[in-house]
Amino acid sequence: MALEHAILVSLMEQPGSGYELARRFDRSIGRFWTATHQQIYRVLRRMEADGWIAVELIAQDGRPDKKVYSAAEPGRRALSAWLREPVEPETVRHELAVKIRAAAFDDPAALVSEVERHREQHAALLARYLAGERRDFPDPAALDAREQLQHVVLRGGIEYERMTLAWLDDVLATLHRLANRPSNPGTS
Amino acid sequence: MALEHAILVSLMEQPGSGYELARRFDRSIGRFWTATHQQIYRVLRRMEADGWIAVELIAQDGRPDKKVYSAAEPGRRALSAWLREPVEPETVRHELAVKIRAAAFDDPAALVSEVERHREQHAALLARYLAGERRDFPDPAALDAREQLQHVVLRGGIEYERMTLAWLDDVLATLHRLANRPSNPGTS
DNA sequence: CCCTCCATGTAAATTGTTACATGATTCA
DNA sequence: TGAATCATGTAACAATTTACATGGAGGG
Repeated sequence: MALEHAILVSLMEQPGSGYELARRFDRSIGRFWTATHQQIYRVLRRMEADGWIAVELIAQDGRPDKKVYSAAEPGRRALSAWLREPVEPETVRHELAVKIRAAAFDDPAALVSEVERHREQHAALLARYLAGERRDFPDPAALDAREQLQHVVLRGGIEYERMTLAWLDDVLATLHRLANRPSNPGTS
Repeated sequence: MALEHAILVSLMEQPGSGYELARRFDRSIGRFWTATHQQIYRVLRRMEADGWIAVELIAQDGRPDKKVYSAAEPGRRALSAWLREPVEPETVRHELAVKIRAAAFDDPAALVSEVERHREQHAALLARYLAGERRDFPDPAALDAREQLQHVVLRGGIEYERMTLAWLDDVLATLHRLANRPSNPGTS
């Protein structure tokens, strides 16, 4: 499990409430680890019980109270130990690929609009990443260690999106080829 | 949920037992959808109850009986309907990226061997994909619809591995740069 | 007045993982 | 004899998702 560790990293970069963490997981961290607020609240309580994080209750005017969490020493040690453990291989879940293979038993043309939709989403994400890179890392030579590591993770996201866009174009070309000369029963 | 659909696709490509499906999920399908045999047995029973698939009990000499499943008409219709539904975005889980960001609060050099291990695994996987491509798709001009779709999914896997290898080299270069001139407290 | 944001949670259902269990066959 | 493969499962647990619930603030 790594949700604990993802939360710890986020809290070490910047303390915050469960709600704020949930929003970070929608943005930057969500690029490589997703979590809903329900998961986050539950894990935060466990982490607090284990002494990994400390809480500070902050009363706000007009707003509900806020529990601001920050990484405690046992949490830092746990993170350090986890860093030295080997990671198990990522379990992949690529639904679109399943659909592409399923299209062989149906009309491949029915997938075109879906693939185009994905293509647009990935293009938009790439644009966001590139904008974020220009904003946060304008001068790559002047970055400290933390920023350099954040930057290399972002570059991974950028290259992933570029690769995916190129592949989706390949998929679209294949689907169009199949639609033009169907060697399948069904159409026409 | 798409495990049902991944199983359906596999059964339409070729009927088989739960055990055989589990092995396919270890190999080809596992590239974009993983599942253990326990999950597969559970889902197969549900799919059979729903009439999506048909079973044929096959007695074998020396071996336990085999339940060979094949896609039934309601299953085909369900697959066809699913194909036309939009897919929800993939939930990403990239533990190594979490570790890279965590390394900012620890010794970045401690990650080098782990990243190198990942690099080797991805290099080996790429080699397997390329070998599979040469074996299964030696003449791309002579493929039927099903093979063309399988091939484009495989190309996606190949490009993903190439991209990942290049990125891991980038990560290693970054880690080495940080180890040589550490702007972090801790080392020396 | 309705919607979104802030902020936290409970409950239920589904999915996924890990461990255990059985029993025959084949290969070294 | 011991390990791996074939073949199917149960049980317990952990993780994730989805739905529901509350309640004030601020904007249109």
